Amino acid sequence: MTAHPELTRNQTLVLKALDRAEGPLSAYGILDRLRDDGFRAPLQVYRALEKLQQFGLVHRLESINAFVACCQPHGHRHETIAFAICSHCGRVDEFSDAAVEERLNEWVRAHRFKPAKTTIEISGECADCTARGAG
Amino acid sequence: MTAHPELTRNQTLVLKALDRAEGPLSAYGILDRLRDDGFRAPLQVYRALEKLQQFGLVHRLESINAFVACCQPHGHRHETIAFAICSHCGRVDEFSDAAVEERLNEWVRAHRFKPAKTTIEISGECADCTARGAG
DNA sequence: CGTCTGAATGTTATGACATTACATGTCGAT
DNA sequence: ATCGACATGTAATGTCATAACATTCAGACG
Repeated sequence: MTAHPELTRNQTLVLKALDRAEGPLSAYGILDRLRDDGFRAPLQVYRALEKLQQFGLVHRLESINAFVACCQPHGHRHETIAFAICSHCGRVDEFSDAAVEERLNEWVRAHRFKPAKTTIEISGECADCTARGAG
Repeated sequence: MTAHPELTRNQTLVLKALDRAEGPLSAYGILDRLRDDGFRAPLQVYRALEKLQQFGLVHRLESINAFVACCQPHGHRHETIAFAICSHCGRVDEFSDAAVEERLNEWVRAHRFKPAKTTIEISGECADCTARGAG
């Protein structure tokens, strides 16, 4: 389940770009960082991102149209994952909470809703930025 | 708290368009429906939407870049609201769960994160669409 | 009354994010 | 060898959102 096929060249490059960034990147941000590796078009990035998301190696942050490398590639399986996104420094914390997941599952069961993807994102200001008095 | 100033003409038109739609609309979808009312540019829509969101009359669905009229304008205050979005018929169900909110608040407190906005969206297929065997 | 001011509006242009469509390449299985 | 599945390259286009600037409207105040 946690196993996935060898990554292709493009997928590897995109994942490395996200790993190095330590923060979310937009698809076009990734593209810019991979110009020297021969990337020319957005689709090269989007296609790699699609696969990486399927493998669980990358997450998409819906609220900011950006992507991050998964911080615990094998720590959680296909659980519901929540993100805390600092709008000041861009830092993203990833966590999961069984109780939250269970409550959402209850609603879904009660309403016979067939979930495909669950998004939980908290945007705000992280402790560090608050401490140093961010604008 | 639930009171808000009189809506302007543009705000009223945008809200009515969303009410009539019974489903999420993109900003450009709203624009198209308001051509006959004199709307010409996206900004007219976005400006109205911004205010309506502040008043709590409209929600933005981050995962599909669309907007819906709030189904219970005064039922919940500024609670965390969750959405179940059917990707087949577009239906959106809005709900809130105190336990979910409490668990997220606990994480936030523990990490001294100052939340600004919380997004919870479950995309998938609603009961009706599943029943009639949607593609 | 005149005018000052803040909010809303109108308009053009541009920026940012994502996909369609089609051609080409790569590699293993038969 | 050639077939099929998948990955890739490229151009064009579609979709979502905001910047910058001019104008209009309604109320406060002398």
